[in-house]
Amino acid sequence: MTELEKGPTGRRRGRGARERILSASQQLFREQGINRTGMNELCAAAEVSKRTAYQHFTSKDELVAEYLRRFDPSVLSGVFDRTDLTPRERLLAAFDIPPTTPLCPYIAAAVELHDPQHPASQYARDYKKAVAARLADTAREAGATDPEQLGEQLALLIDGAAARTRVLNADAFPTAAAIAAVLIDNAIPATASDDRQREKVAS
Amino acid sequence: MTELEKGPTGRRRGRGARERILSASQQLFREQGINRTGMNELCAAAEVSKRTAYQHFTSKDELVAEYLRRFDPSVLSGVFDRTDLTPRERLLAAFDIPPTTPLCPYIAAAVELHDPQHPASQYARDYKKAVAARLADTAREAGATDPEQLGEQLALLIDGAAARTRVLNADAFPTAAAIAAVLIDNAIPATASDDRQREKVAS
DNA sequence: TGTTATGTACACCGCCCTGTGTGCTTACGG
DNA sequence: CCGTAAGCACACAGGGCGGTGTACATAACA
Repeated sequence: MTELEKGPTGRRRGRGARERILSASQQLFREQGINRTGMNELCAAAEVSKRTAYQHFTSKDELVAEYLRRFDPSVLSGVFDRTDLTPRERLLAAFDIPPTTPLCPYIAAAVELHDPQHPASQYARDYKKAVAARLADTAREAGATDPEQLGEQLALLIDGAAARTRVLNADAFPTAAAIAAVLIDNAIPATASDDRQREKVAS
Repeated sequence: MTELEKGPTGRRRGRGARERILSASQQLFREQGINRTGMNELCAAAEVSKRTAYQHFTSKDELVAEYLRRFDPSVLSGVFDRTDLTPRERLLAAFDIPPTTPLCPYIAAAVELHDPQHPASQYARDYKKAVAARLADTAREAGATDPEQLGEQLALLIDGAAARTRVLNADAFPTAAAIAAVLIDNAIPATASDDRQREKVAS
C-alpha cells in the first residue's frame, strides 16, 4: 500500500491514514464491538501507527463518533432515494436487510457506550430521528393518514428486528416486514392496496 | 449489617453474601452496564470482600450469567400469571413497562458481551424464546388464528420498544402497544375479544 | 467445646487499555 | 532541490481490570 490515496476527507497531503483508520473502524467495531476493540489492534489493522491515529483523532471517543457518522449515505439514503419504487415499496424495502449485517451500529454504540452524553450516543439519537422522519416523509408520500405515527412505528419495527436478530442470532426482519405490511395497509385509507401494489400513488 | 440474613438462596449458613452480590449486580449492571462495572466496585457496593465473591462465582462471566437468570420471576411470570385479566389484556399488559426500566438486560448483555457462545448470551436467547412462547400461548388462549406468529410479532415489538427507548432516551412502549393492539385485533378472527371493549374491527 | 464452612482485609500479580514523548523517514509542493 | 507537513517505530507512563494468596475472624452445628 505505498500508493497515495489523497484522502477524500479534506486537504490532507500525506498517504491517507485517516481513511484507513475509519475504514478499519467500520470493520472492527462492527465485528467485535467498540469496547472490545483496542486502539493497538485497530491501528494494526489500519496499517497506521498509533501516533498518527492520535494526531487525527484526539481520543477514541472522538473516533467512535466519527465512525458512526460514516453510515448515513449507505444506509439511510440508499433505500429512500430509489425512484424506481413506489412509496409503499420503499417503506417495505427498508426491511430488506442482508442477513450478514451484524446489528444496527447505532443501537450497539448506545448500549456499549452506556452514556447518553457521549457524542456518539447523541449522534445515534439524531440518526434514529432522521430515519423516522424519512419514513414519515415516505409514508406521507404514500398517502398515509398519520404519516408521523406510521414512520415512528416502522422505525420501531426496524429497531426491534435489529435487536432481536442480535439476541436470537436469527434473522427477524421478515417478521418485521410482515408487521410493516399490515401497518401500512391499515394506515393508507381508501385505495389501500392488498399486497402486490396495484400502483396508484394517490392520483 | 452485622445481622445474619440466612440467605434465601438455599442451604447457606453464613451471612448471605451471595444474595448481596447478586442484588448489587442487578443494580450496577443495569445502571452502568456490565463492562463498565468492575468487580472491585461491585464488591464494595455489595459490602462483600472480593475474595468471598470469587468463592461464590469462579469468574465474572459466571456471575453475569447468574445475574441474568434472576429476572424470570419478576418479569416473565409477573405479567402472564395475572388471572384477573383476559388473554387479550394480558398480551397488552406486556407493554405496560414503567419508564424507569433502563433496557431489557438480555439485549444489553448480548450486545455488551458480544459473544454468542457466552453462557449469558445463550441464556438470553433461551429467555427471549421463552417469552415468545408464553406470548404465543396467551395468543392461542385469546383465539388467534396463528398464535406462534402473533407471539413472535409481539416479542419483536417489545424488543423494538426496549431498544428504541434506550437509543432515543424516550419511552417507546406506547407506540409498541398501539401496534400490538392492531396486530392482536387483526389476528383474532371474528368476535374473539371478551374483555370490556366492545368495539369491533370487522366493519 | 472444637471443627468446619463462611466471610473478611488487603496486598499483589499480570494483563491490556488509552494515550504520549521522542526521534526518524518520506513525499509532496513550491 | 529543499522545506515542511504527514506519517512511522517504539517504548513507556498511568491506571483499571480480573483474579489470587495469605492470614485471620466469626457463626453454626456437633
